Amino acid sequence: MIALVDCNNFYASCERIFRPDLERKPIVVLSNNDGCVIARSNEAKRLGIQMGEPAFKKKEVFQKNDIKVFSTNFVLYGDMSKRVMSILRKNSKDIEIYSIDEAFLKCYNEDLENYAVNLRDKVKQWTGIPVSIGIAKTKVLAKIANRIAKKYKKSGAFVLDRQEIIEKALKFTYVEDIWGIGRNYAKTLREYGIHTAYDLTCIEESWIKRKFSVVVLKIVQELKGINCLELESEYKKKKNICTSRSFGQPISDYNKLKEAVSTFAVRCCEKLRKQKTCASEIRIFIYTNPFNPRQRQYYGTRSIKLDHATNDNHIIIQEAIKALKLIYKKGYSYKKAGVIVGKLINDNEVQLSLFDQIYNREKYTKISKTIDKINNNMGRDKLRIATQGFDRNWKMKQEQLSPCYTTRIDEILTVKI
DNA sequence: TCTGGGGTCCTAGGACCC
DNA sequence: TCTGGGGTCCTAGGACCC
Repeated sequence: MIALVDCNNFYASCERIFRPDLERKPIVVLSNNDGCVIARSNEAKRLGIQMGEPAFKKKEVFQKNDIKVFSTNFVLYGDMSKRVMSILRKNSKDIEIYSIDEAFLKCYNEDLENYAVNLRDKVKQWTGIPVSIGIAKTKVLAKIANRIAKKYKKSGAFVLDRQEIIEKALKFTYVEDIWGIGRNYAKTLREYGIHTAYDLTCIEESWIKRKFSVVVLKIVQELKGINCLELESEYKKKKNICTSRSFGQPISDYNKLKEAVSTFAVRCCEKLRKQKTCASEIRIFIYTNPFNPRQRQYYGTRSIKLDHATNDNHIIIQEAIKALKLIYKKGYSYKKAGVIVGKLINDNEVQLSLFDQIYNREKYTKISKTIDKINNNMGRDKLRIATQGFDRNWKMKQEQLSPCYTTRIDEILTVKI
C-alpha cells in the first residue's frame, strides 16, 4: 500500500510553530513581493480568504479580522521540510519526496490505521508540524484518501482498503478534486456528464485516451486500483532550471535590468553546479506589468544556444547579457525578468568543441568551485561578479518577514522567563 | 481520374502539479 | 499603488530521411 503524507497548511504551520501566541488565530503567508496569498491557516480559510488572492485586495479583511500576515520565508520552510522528511525516511525506505510538503511512502504494516496515526503523532511531536495521511493501493487513490483524512477525520488518517469504502469515496469525490485533473479537463468532463471520480471509472478507456491523453487514462486506471504511477524514490536531476523575480519597483533602466539578469544567471549556475549539470541553452525574458492596463505592454524573450555546455558564472552572464541587449526596449517599465537554462547534461559528459574560443576552461571551473565554497561559508553573493551590482534597489518587497529561527544563530528563538 | 509507406527529431503550446 | 516562482509531461505539426 502507498501512504501519502501531506503537511497541513504547511507554510502557515511553519510560522505558527515559533509563534505559539498565534495558536487558533488566522494566519496567511504571502508570495514573493508580498503579492498573493499562498498559504492559509484553517481559521483564515474559514474567513473566506482564497488561495492566490492578491494581498492588496484583502488588506481591509486582514485588518478587520486581525489576520496575522507573513512574508514568505523559504529558508525556514525548506529547513522544516527537511526535518519532516527525515522522520518519514526513518519510517520507510521506499519514499518519494514529491514536494516541499508531501511524500509518498510504501507501507507494509498490518494495521495501517494505527501505523498512520502513530506516524502523524511522531511528526507532530518532533517538529510541531501537523500532517494528514491517506493510505491506498495507488498514488491517485492515496491522494483521495489524504483529502478525506485532512477534511473529515479527526485522527488525520484515512485508509482506503475495502472495495465498498473505495466506491463510496469515489462517488464522494468530484472530478476537479482528482489529482491530475485540472480546471480545463474538469470542465470538459462535466460537459460530458462525468461529475465524480466514480463516473470516470465507468467510462470506456479508449474514449478517455482519444478525448484527452494517456495521462488522463493512467489516472483513471489508478482510480480503479491499477498501478500506473510508480514510486520514484531516486533523486531526479532537473531538466530545466529557472530563476525569475518580479521587482519591488518596476525598472526602466537598462543597467539595473542588467544587474538583475546577471544575478538570476548566477543563481541558475549555482543550481546547475549543485546538481552537477551544465546547460547547452539559455533563455531570458523580461516583461511589463500585465495587470496594468494603462501601461504599454511588452514581452521580450530570447534564447541562445551554447556550442559548449557550461555552468560557469562568467560565461552564462555574458550570454544572458547578450540576449538582454537584443530584447531590451527603451521606454517600457519592466516588472519581471528571468533566466532559464535548459538542455542540461551531466557535467562529466560535456561534448568538447574543436573550435572552442575559451582556453583553459578548467581554470573557470576552479574559480566557480572556490566562489561556491566561500559563499557557502560567508553568505550568498559575498563574492560576486561586478555586473551583479551593489545597491540592489530592484529587490523584492518583504515587509512581514519572520526570523530564520532554525538556520541563523542570531535569529534563534528567545524565551522570556 | 489516379500520387506510398515507413521512420526520426524538434518545437510550440497546452495541460497539469506544488 | 499593490497581482509568485518554480517544475513536468504529452501532442500535433513541420521538417527532414530512405
